[in-house]
Amino acid sequence: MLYLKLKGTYDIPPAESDFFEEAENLMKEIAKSYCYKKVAFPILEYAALFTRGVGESSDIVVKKEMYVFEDRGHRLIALRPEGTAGAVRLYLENGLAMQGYSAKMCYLGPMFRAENPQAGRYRQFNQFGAEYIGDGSPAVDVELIQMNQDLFEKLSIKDINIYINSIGCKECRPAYLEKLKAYFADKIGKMCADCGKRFETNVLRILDCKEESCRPFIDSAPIQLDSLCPACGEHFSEVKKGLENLKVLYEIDPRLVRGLDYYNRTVFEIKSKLLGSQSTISAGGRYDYLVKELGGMETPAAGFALGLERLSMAIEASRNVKRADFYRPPLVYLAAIGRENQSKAMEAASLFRKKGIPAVTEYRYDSLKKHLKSADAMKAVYALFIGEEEIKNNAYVLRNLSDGTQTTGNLEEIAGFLTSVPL
RNA sequence: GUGGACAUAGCUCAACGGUUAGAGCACCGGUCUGUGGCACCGGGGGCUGUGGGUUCAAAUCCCAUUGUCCACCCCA
Repeated sequence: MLYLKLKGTYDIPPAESDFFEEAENLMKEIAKSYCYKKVAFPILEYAALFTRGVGESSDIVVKKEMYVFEDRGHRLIALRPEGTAGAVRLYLENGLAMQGYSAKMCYLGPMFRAENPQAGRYRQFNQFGAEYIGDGSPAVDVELIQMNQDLFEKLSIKDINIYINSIGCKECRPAYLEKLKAYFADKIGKMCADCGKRFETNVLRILDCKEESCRPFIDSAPIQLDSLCPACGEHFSEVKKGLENLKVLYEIDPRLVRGLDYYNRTVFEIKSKLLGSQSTISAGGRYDYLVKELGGMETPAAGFALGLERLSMAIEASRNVKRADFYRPPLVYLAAIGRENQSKAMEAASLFRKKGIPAVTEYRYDSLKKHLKSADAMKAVYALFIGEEEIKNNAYVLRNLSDGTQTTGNLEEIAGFLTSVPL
């Protein structure tokens, strides 16, 4: 094979196309019902937007997981590793703060991270994200989480859990970090090497260490929830109340920490046990400091991002289906019997398509047998015979390919019938 | 960045170091020139991922490399 796709990328072949389209449509539908406008921002941005936005100490930046290159004008450009920074840049650059109401935006598109691929992790992957900028109410957090719940419900995905936590704010987080550090100070010697490093760089990270020997220490470590300042405590309890009110099932995970630096207060993740080690399908939270960080006024905001590939895996695992099962066959296959009747078939196809009837033909065949074989192969619902007889009598045979029943009529009549067939 | 497993036809997989690397499915043709799915018969398809090495002889053993899958780190 001469050319292969890049490591960590993947193709969507025609047979899987409808599966992704269906998932996307559903997301768009839900976003619409929540009145989040679909926005678009470039895949390419100045690298600085992300180093600043995502956080200098985040792994995306530290571990060089961003695809960065220099363009011909010696500008440092990055392939976006996530959507929030770009969405906030869009918010600021377009003056959305001035419109008198909160910006509710969603987006769908590819993100890039130079990591080693594994199950559910790609170098180019797609995210659906939603951002609610300009409102610090706990109700916003609730709405975003509910949006996730709606989505999973509509997709009939069982086996998912919603985890929430609060990681405090500028006021209470530092105090908690101190507490945590003090707690681990005399234990870190007995813990794993990674934790030793984390102790210096980011104590919070120790909490999601999976090392068995570290478990006991972590399990009895102080949790942020016990150290929230009154305002954050109030915010979190409002979020919980809001979720309960809407009957959104959630679990509190006191050790839920997010990887990006910009989060504060509410953070949440939606996970599936059916997914293997990359079990987080969707994740988000509040990021009240990011807008200012990126040069705007102090503006509260919250959002989430959902990985389409992981969502797809969850659909397949939870519903025991395959992507190819979503294939939508052509409604009618036009079989030109004899090459000389091909132009008539094209006319018929044109007529049908104008009425919104999906119609196909294979121009390389001219025998009815070949046509039916090919119609069968593509699972067409009906086949229309277009031969000398039919044209002469203006009476065409429409064959139902699943039960073999046949009806006849002129093209208008056939079109009328096909229009009434539910897709 | 680290570790493990794997790499043979379009797909799923066989083949003890020893003839011309096989099977099922798929594809093409025929039985069947206006009726698909079924059946039978026939056919095309491979530098065994790539590059080295060991050997009289390598798909098979060794090294390297690339890729895939899985896991770590971390994350959607």
